[in-house]
Amino acid sequence: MGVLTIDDVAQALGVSKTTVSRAISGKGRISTKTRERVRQYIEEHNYKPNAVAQSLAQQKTFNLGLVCPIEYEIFNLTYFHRCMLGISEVASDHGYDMLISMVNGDDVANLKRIVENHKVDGVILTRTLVDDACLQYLKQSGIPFVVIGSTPDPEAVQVDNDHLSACCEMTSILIAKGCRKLFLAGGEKKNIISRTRAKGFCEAFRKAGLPVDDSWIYYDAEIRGLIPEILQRAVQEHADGIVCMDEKLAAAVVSACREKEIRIPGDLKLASFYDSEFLSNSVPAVTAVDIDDTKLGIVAAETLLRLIRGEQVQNQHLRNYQIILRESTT
Amino acid sequence: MGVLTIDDVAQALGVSKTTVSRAISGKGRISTKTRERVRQYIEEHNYKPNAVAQSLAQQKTFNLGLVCPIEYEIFNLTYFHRCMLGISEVASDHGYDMLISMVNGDDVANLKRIVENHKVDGVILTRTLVDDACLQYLKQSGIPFVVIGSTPDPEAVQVDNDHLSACCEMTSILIAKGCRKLFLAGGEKKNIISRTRAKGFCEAFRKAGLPVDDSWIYYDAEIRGLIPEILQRAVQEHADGIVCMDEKLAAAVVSACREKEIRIPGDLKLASFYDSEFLSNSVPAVTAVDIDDTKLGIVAAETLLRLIRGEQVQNQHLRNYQIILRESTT
DNA sequence: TTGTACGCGTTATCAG
DNA sequence: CTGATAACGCGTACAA
Repeated sequence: MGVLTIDDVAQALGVSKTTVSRAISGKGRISTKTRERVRQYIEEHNYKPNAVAQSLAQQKTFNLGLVCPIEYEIFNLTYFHRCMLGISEVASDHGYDMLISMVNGDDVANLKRIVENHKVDGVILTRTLVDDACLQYLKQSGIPFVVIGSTPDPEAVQVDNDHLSACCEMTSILIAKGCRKLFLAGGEKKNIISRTRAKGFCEAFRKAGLPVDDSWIYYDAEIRGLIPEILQRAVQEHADGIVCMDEKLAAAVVSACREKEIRIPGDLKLASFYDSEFLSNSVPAVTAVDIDDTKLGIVAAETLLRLIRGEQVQNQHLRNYQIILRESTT
Repeated sequence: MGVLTIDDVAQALGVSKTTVSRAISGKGRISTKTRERVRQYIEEHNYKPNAVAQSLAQQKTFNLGLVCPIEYEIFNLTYFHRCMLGISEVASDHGYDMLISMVNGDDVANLKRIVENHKVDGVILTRTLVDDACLQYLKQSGIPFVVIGSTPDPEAVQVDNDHLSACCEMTSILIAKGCRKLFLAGGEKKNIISRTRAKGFCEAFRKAGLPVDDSWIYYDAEIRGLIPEILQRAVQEHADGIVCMDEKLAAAVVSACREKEIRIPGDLKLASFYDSEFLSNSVPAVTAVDIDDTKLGIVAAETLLRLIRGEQVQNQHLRNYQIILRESTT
């Protein structure tokens, strides 16, 4: 390879590689003159330190691991992509790169590999499950890691948006508009976030001094194809509205209502998590919670880097969401 | 760190680290007995070679770079995710990992970093633009790389699905059903794939001995919000159908038609690229081209690995798509 | 302020 | 078949 090494630079300049190293890192005393000379040379000849060698010498990889569940579907992906964007920004700023580990359900083999092979200095998990295999593994591995999402596990450093409040707030808005009976079309039950939102849903009723029933909450609405069932019951029992945990569910509700000639918001109000063009362009436009996922990624990456440096960190509970009112809840 | 090194293993077993290295890699002559002894020890004590040290010694990173455009939107993401999945599979099988580089438009700084810092052995590009900055950079950098998509550049190794045929075929189906005037709602003009599809669109007419007009092709339909305009013209000029380059456009057509009370497929037929649940669950269900992106990723990764090994490779022109006929073209 | 020498954990070379 | 020893490219005590 015709690539320059620090030795080449040192020889060309007639100094030792220590000097070159110092000129680059800024560490240690060095005269301004030599520093400039070195800087100029490496600039002109486009010398770049070999990251691998740096890694070996410093016992750091300058890589952050990012776990990407392969079962992520269309909507989760925009969430993931935005997180990734935030993480990438912060990582770049600190000379770090992102290594992706795709995990399939409970099979953490892929994650295990990058950790055991010392290919990353820390890991970010973008979701949390009940009995999360990745989480379990990361804990016992001893590597620094941060989860985006919540988990009852006190050992895990968590960065989360306050989904409980978000769902509570959105539900409260419907209640304030006169709704008394609402159904919650939920995501997967094994996903902690689904349960958190369900708690928020219930809390809204409690705060308003109104009754709620567990039977109003439907988990796994998507994979189990529950929307038709929920709608049917909504009609029978004269429910006032439906809260969906993601856009796909909301889209299903909208199109099912169209078929059954249920008017939104006339007969049924509708609100959903996770704002997107789909909800805003939908007919009718759907009220939704908008969350700044990039911010989540940024905070998670910053926290992880701090953790890697051995600094003390705390769980971060953000509240960076806003509810966008649209026609569906008029 | 209490992590085992090859030296620890060697000492514990009373052999040299060379022997241990050989037992692991399988290279060089070694007695079956000692090999087993070593294998067993590292198994029991869970020794894993330090990937960074291996990298330094072998002048390889065992990382593949994957470029992810930050402007990827909801639908591109599922494409990207599936490519990633295929790449990941192949990479894992060869002891490789994926490093993600997020690039913003023409700013290749992020890509440049991972290449110049020697953090990857090769790069995969998941789309091609006209005057693609990433492509330009990769070419001049000298690093092995593969693009998924087409480019007129003969120096770039390309793995592509045959979008020309796909679009031609889909258009031909509409023509066979009696359509004579179709509009093409296209993606971004700077995207080579958009132009390729447009060519396929025209070819279908040519093959059928029918006239086509350039004015039937609308690029940048999404960012320029052209759907209403296209629909209006379709009504005025009694067009027979619309071909969309992605689901988002198709969704826009469907909902706009509903508002304007244009019946699909009665008044207007509709076909779209890039099958998904959105098109199959849509009312009416939309005819679409389904592409196996994972396969694309697999082939791209295999090709890149071959390139890295210094083997001769060829452009791969896959034909792994199928057209799924649905109600919208009945 | 600068340079020497060694360590980081492996693989590869070349003797034995 | 096995074992010293030298790379790989860089950081860093320690010495000058």
